[in-house]
Amino acid sequence: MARGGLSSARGRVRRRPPARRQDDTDDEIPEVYREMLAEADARAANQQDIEDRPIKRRRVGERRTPPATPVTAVKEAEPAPASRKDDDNADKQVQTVYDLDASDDDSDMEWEEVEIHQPSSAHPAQAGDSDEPIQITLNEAIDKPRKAVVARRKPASAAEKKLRLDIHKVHVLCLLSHVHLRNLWCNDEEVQKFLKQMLSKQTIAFLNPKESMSQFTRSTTFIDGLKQASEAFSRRFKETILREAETITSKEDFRKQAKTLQGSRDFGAQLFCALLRSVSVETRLVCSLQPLPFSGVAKGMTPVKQKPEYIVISSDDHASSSDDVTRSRPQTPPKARRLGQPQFSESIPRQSPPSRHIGASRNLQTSPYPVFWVEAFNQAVQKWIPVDPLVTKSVAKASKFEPPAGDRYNGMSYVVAFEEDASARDVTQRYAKAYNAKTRKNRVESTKDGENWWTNTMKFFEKPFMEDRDQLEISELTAKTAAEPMPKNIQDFKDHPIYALERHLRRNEVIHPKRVIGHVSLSKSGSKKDALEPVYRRADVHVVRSADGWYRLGRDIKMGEQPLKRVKAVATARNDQEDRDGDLAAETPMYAFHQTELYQPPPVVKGKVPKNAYGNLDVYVPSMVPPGAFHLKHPDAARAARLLGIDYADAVTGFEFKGRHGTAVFNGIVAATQYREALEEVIKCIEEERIQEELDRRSAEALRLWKHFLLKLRIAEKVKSYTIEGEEEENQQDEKEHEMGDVDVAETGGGFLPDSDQKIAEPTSLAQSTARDESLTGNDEQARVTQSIPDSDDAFGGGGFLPEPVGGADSVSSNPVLAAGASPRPKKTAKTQPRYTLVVVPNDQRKDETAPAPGSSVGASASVNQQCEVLRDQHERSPNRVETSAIAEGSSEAAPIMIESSAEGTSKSASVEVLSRPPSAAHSRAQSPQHIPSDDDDSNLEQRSLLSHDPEDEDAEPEWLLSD
DNA sequence: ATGGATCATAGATCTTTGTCCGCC
DNA sequence: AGGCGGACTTTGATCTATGATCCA
Repeated sequence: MARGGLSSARGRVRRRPPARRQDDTDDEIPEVYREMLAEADARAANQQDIEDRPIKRRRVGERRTPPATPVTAVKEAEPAPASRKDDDNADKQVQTVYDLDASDDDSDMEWEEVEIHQPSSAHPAQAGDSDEPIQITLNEAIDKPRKAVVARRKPASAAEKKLRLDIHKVHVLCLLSHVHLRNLWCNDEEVQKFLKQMLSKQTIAFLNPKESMSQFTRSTTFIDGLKQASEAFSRRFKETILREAETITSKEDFRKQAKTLQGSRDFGAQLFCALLRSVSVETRLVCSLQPLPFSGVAKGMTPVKQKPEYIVISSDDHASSSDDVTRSRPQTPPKARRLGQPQFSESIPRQSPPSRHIGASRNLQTSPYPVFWVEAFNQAVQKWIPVDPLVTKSVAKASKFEPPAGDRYNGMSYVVAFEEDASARDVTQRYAKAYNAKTRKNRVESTKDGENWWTNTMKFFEKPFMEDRDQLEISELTAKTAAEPMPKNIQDFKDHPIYALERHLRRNEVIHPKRVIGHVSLSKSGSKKDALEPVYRRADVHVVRSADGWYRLGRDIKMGEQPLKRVKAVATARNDQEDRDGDLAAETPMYAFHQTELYQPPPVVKGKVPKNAYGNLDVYVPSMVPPGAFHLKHPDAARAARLLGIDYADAVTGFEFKGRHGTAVFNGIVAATQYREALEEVIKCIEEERIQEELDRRSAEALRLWKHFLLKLRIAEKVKSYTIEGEEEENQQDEKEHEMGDVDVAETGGGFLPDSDQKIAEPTSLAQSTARDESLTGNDEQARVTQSIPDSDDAFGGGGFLPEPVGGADSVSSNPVLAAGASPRPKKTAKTQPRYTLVVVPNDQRKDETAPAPGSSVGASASVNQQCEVLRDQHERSPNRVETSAIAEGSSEAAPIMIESSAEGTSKSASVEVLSRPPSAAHSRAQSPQHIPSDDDDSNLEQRSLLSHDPEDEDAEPEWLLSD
């Protein structure tokens, strides 16, 4: 085994790729090809692994030469083993290993795993020459690599676990549905009529014993009848073991197949069910579902074998010769069809080579336990009797149905019995010998909320009315489970519903009182060491919490209660300090529920709410509200209380953990009960006020936009009149320039705005302003103005102003002045047309100040009601915003967009109404004296707006520079 | 050969009322 | 100069479940 490290390392390097691909031989492969191979492999699978490997190998080889220090020795050791393994093992084996691995990681691991052995063997060889000390170092080194290298299946991630569980559930549902269907087919009269022929009259008579007989006789007679029927059926039915899935997809198929009296065991059991039903025996079709497991790795997973007989979607396909099929497409296709096969790994296809070996012997691989059987109702004793005519050939022997844990092809986790009326019951407990200890752990009930899921699932198959015998059966099953013997090994105690061991207790669990109800021996025979571990009742296991923990649930430790348990305190910064100080806070006393009582908060005295050290009040649960107080969960509650001068406390309802700090979560206030109405009234007023403010703000905004629109229209008209006189050529040129020359247009827009402030209403003033612009900026400006007009028309003509602001303005500003002044600006900044908006802004401010209330135009009023509702919604949704912050946010984000779209939404017809208004507004503006400051504002605004536009509008920047 | 002991790892759980810096 | 607001940390220790290995 031990080889020269160098040679082995090389060999390994070269052989590695071959191991992956059968085609490659062991001969030396030039590095070029090696790399190519690596690339090819990388494409197919995990790149990283492959790339890493070559590097590793080379490195190893290089280091190989120098004598082994402990470290190098380790590294050397790694490669060597792999090579050795390749040499020693047949290619197939290597491949098999890879195939078995679910992922490339695994394969990588495997490879390294091989190395593990190598170091031990290789090093001794080297070390043997030198000294023992060297050997020692080797051993140390070996241990380390081993840990790092050992191939270990990584625990399933949370997502994979969930996926597995989901698959499991879906599979269970599918299987249930399948059995349900087959059960219905068993009621088919034609099939029953055909099958009935095989029973002698005597058997039929046995199966229907006369009432006159004694109960005992009736029972035994009935069972005899079952035996006869079972015998007769197994004589006539020919069980065929086929590997391909059964293709019975309809009742017709079922009938046809029934008349051949051959098929899979499953099908046979179904026919037997139909047979018994044909002679008026109440018969259940019973199936032990074989779903994919949701946890663990199926034991039988590695050597993939199929057991067609057990797949519920089943096995017989008489149409195609199963053998041929199997040969032609060995493993994969059947796998896909085998719903019962426990395969989670994606590497299933890879497993085909190994499974081939097994394939030969597979014919013999059938579980000696059935998946389908029947239960016949014994009227005499009111019990269901299991009958399996084909596999176990048993009658009334429930214990014969559960396969041992080692059975790779049959696992019993859900046994469901379907009755003639299509109802079904979970009868697993009748057949499982260790339901609590083992079976249950394979069922969804052992998962979170799994019991509900299963209950709800089976509810679908429940009978509408339970009969006495149903109750009887249920209690019988329950009793059987309750009588289940105590487990004999430790692991079966884990999560056992009846028994508990101290070692399995969680941190926050305690056994109290400590009543020992049995012992389990640790050593197998128990004779030698005689180590016995006490067993307790699960019912005596209590969940314990610290006093603080109970407080957060609104409970208090009763006076004089002693902790049932002490746990090591969690190390927090604070605790650390305490520890340093005095080593005392190392343990936290824990109490059980029964040691606690409902927390009684100190009452309100004279309207004063008690507060904690932080000046607020803990209200983790409703019961923590002090007597005489109430919890008002409104974001404005604190403000209302302050307005009223009422004593209150902020309510802390929980904590949220951001970063490393837990911060209190406030939700409303706690105040004395007598102030409830007053507070609510104030809050109502605050809300209404806020809504009204928002409405005012919106109508002001609408007016502003209309005014803006109107102004533009007039400008457009004016300019058009100019263009008529001018040459058309210029216009055309302008149009060409238009696409590129937006900057200039904006400039002009800015230019004539100040004028518009003063004399909006009058066309002449517009004309003057434009004229002035021309004079200021030059002749070109005129043409540019004309260009700008179409733009404005597009924007405003397309949509209406009102709709958008309604939906868009999320944040409501309570202060009208602030709202009017601050919010419009940002909106404009975000706008796509900064030029015009910039000009108009100052006007808006003035307008808001001067004529806000009367300003509500006819057109705007229509939408007011809608706005109200919207506003209320918004309030409720975002209650926590402070007024100022609300303004800022609203202005910067949502508002601008809304405005723009609104502009597009309104129809031009609406402008008619507005047209009457502008003059008054214009007057008011004209009167306003704030001319100069407004200019400053304008420039600021312009900057901002343009800046904000920069990313979108390339032209904006030059424009801004010019305007500045 | 089974099950217990042990180890490694990933996910879950418990944590449970901040501080600093810059700006106005 | 003081107060305010925003940015910044995104813990991290411990428990629990699971899987693999080793050993009796």
